[in-house]
Amino acid sequence: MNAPSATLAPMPPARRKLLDAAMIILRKKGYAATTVDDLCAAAGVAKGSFFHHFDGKEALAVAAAEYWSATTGALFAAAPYHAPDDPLDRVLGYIDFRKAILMGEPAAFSCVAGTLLQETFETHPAIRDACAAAIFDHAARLEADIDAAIARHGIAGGVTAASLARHAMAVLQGAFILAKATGDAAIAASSVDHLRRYVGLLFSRPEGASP
Amino acid sequence: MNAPSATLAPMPPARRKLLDAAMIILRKKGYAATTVDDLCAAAGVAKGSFFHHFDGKEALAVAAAEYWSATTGALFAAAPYHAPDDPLDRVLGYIDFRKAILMGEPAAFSCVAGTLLQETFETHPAIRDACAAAIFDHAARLEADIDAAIARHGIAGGVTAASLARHAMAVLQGAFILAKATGDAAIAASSVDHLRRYVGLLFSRPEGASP
DNA sequence: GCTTTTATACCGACCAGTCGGTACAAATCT
DNA sequence: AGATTTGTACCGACTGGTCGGTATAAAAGC
Repeated sequence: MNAPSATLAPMPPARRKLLDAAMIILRKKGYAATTVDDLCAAAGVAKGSFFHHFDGKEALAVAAAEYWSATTGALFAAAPYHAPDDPLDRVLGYIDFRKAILMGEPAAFSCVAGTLLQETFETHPAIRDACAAAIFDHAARLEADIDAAIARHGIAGGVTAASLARHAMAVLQGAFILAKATGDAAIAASSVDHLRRYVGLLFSRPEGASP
Repeated sequence: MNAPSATLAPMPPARRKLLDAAMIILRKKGYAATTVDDLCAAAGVAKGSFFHHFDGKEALAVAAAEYWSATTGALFAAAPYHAPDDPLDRVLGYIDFRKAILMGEPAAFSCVAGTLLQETFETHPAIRDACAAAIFDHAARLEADIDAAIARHGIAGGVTAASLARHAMAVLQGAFILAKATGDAAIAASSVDHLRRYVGLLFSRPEGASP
């Protein structure tokens, strides 16, 4: 049926199981090396079901990117960092939250969209676009808080909210790559620390905690 | 013969042609989607030659990572940013140089090692290790200049040279991913700008030019 | 009882790797 | 010097297996 499903809509169990399996396997093996049989086996679903729910492997990847966007969107929406009144504290809270969820194996905390992008950006435009949307939609939500923080506090060097939000995405994506290189979440956390320090310096609030 | 060849040693023409082809094709299609026939066709070489020079596809990828490390090492060693006497100017010059070479298609300026890493970090340890070595060897050369800059100028917030050098690698890798998402080098350049601003702020030399 | 979902068998294309062989140059042996 | 062996680079048809996708029928759910 291939529903677009930008939101976390209810869906048939086989479809959800396949998407949940894709979240894990795609990050472990990438797109090309992931076989349809892999996904079916991990989901505990028959191959016929796969092609009933998805037009093909590429369609599954597109749906996986949208599913990733929806599930992470829900995770971040429910996170506690939205509470502070000062938007700058929300931005710093976001960064702290990103650091806090860097735990376990890289395959567990890295980004499905970023992983897919690397492999498919030239060969599978539909997947690329879905992944790009996932990343930039996420950036846009951060951008809103950065924008408000600039309005309240000002910022150094003519930095724009959009640019800084995208830079944050870049730092995170790059941190995932370093973590994959070493197998260790700590190196990713270190880059997130640098990002936090940078934001603090831009807003002339170095290091110190807030409310 | 599968020589390790950390340096840019002379090698049989077929081997070099295959490695040069790999630099392009691996960045375009990734590891799994690149076929041996693809590489042979692009290199203008017969399949038998491929397996004469490499034990298999995985061995080619390892050799490609080492070749990438050697060729980029030579490129950066020959770059003009080493001239300044002040190590901080060399560090900033390095960042400017990284920005200057962001031109054309993402497949042309992105990193072979980072691309391979994403796909192979869990499934092909030999490739992962070769890519990690390429990235961290590169970081180590930057780290030397950062270390000297800290010795001369001091740095804010107890930042270490090793950590900052690795953060620079993360920013660059992440910038490549954003560029792949949009197909545009400009978004990558923007992240490199942020990195430069961050380093300037850390060394209390915001924006201004130097010598 | 009819639609939706699942299970299994199967197909054709493709792909990593093999194998037998040629070309040629540098040693080695008369 | 000439013949012979050895080692290396290179070639391309072939193969065994894999993978995306299809066909079809049973089972489940309404």
